[in-house]
Amino acid sequence: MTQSDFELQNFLPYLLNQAAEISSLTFQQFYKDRYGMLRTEWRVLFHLGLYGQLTASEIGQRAKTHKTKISRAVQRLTERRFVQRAMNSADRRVTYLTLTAQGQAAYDDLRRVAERYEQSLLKQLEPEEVEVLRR
Amino acid sequence: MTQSDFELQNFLPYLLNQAAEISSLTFQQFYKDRYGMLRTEWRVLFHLGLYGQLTASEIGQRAKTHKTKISRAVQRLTERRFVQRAMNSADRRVTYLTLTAQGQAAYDDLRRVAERYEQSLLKQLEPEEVEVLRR
DNA sequence: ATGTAATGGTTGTTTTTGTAACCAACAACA
DNA sequence: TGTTGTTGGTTACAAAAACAACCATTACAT
Repeated sequence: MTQSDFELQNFLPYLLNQAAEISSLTFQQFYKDRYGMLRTEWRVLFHLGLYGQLTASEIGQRAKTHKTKISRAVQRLTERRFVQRAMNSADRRVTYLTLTAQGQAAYDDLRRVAERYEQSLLKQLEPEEVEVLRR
Repeated sequence: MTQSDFELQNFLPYLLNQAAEISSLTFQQFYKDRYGMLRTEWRVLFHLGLYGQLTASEIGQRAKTHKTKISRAVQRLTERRFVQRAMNSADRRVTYLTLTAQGQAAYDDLRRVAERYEQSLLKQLEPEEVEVLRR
């Protein structure tokens, strides 16, 4: 790329941002409209749905999300009875998190939506491209 | 993709978000540390640097950014003398925006940084992949 | 001309996020 | 034991984003 043909549309961080925004916005409608969740909240929900019992900091590590965001997402999810906390008597700093029945139902529902949406996106792409995105 | 091997790491919106976050964060350091700019601000700066005189709503359209964000970014950039406004006597609602000398210098500088950063990212990817991202 | 809608842009208010400080529980070690 | 450091997590406050209401100006129809 030379000086003169630099294009914002080709600048990777910008491009990725736009792609991310568009694709998240579509999916956001579902978890927001159906369950009033925010992005971090569905991420937490999905982590618990996929991997079962986890602590807040484990979710933080996996999702590469700051602990305050996790803490707040968990708080909201707990208030709304999607998630429940369980103390660990061996180490009382830790709280294990699991989905409630309601949380599991929401997860199952949103996961189906996610899979359908994923399919519709993949139809527009080639398999190698997806591979590439995962560097 | 079957029910059982759904993976969050493969879910496109999630994946794109993470890629976008990482790459913007890296680039953010430059415009933030050197010029105290926010994301929308460097976007405005880049649009003006690349395409010359534009109105706020033109930038909004091109950058797919809400007009209030543009308005506030322009306000900050104007205060800090990166951008200047020029009235249009034919339609007094419109204000044309251009870079000041200082704004141009900041743009030139950041553009060099962007190009270098772009190069370093591209080294990790194949050309076809980039093509793909642009669907 | 004149009422109504549309456009360009700004301002105000509420949500979210980011950052730092903080607290309680545990660990390590003198 | 006590003192220092770490870890898991929450809370407080500042910065930024989202959303809606709002002006002023222009366009359009009657």
